[in-house]
Amino acid sequence: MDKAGFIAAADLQCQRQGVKLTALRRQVLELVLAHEGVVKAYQVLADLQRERGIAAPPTVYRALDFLVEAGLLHKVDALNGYIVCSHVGCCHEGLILVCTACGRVNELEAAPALDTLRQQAAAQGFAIAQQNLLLTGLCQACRV
Amino acid sequence: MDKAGFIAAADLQCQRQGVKLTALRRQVLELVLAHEGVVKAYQVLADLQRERGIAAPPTVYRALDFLVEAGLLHKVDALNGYIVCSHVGCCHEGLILVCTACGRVNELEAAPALDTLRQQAAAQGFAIAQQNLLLTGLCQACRV
DNA sequence: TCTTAAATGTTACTATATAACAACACCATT
DNA sequence: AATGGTGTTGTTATATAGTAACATTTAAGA
Repeated sequence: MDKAGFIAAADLQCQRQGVKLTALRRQVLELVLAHEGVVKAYQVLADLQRERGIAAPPTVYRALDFLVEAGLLHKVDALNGYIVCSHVGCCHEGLILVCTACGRVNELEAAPALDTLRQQAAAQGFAIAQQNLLLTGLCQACRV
Repeated sequence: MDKAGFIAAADLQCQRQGVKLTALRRQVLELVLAHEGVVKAYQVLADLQRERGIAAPPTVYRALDFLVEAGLLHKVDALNGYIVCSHVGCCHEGLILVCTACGRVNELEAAPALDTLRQQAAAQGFAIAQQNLLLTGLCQACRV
């Protein structure tokens, strides 16, 4: 999906959820989209400062939190970063493959795999929450 | 496994790997064992300072890194913390269930699930590295 | 004993994230 | 239009997490 298409889909999704994709949030989303792969909060902050002259960490973190909450971005804990959700509006649980060499990501559908894991965990009395599954490795290009 | 038993197993495992479980590393391991569930590096640092009067962050991080490397602890990225490996010496890939309510963890065998995921990823040309699978949810006690 | 590699100590710093409160914008009702 | 509530953004300060670089000590072998 191209960037304009993604923004349009994001708009729609926010409308459906009854939340507002404000100018600031849209700008942050565009900054994330401008990168390939994983983006760091402080990278976004620097970009935002270039575009608007001044911005503080909470500004960026609030926008990123909102976008994650809205299902437009995923947080990649292992890398302290964020990636664009490549399945906006369709799936809610992703299997996110992060290449440790180039940082690019590849998002697959994880629901089937998670269902299995959910059963396995349920056998121990543990209720797995809705979430993304993050795995690291090497992408085709970086394996050589 | 009780704490003494774990330390003994840790000793053995380090010997087999040809690495040294020094006094400092053992002390850090004991401090982690003294907690239930997820422990933070700076919590260990504070504990260490209580016991030895003075210690700096690198001291703790180096010991924790060593223990993770040796397979005695797992790092829980999502929580910036560490947990004791509950399968020392047997499995190398764990399915780690973290209760978001109480912080306690439950570690299962993840190899079968990861094999499936590995195949799914391989179909996209992506080679998943060896790793633990971390999932959050609610444990039996916290579900009520 | 001497040498060397690994481990630890120490200082300083960088990176990541949040708390707390102030100011503002929107919009719903009066 | 004025009022008041809610959500958003701005601002300052600080908390938390992690590492770089180099000095010193320890342990194991030549």
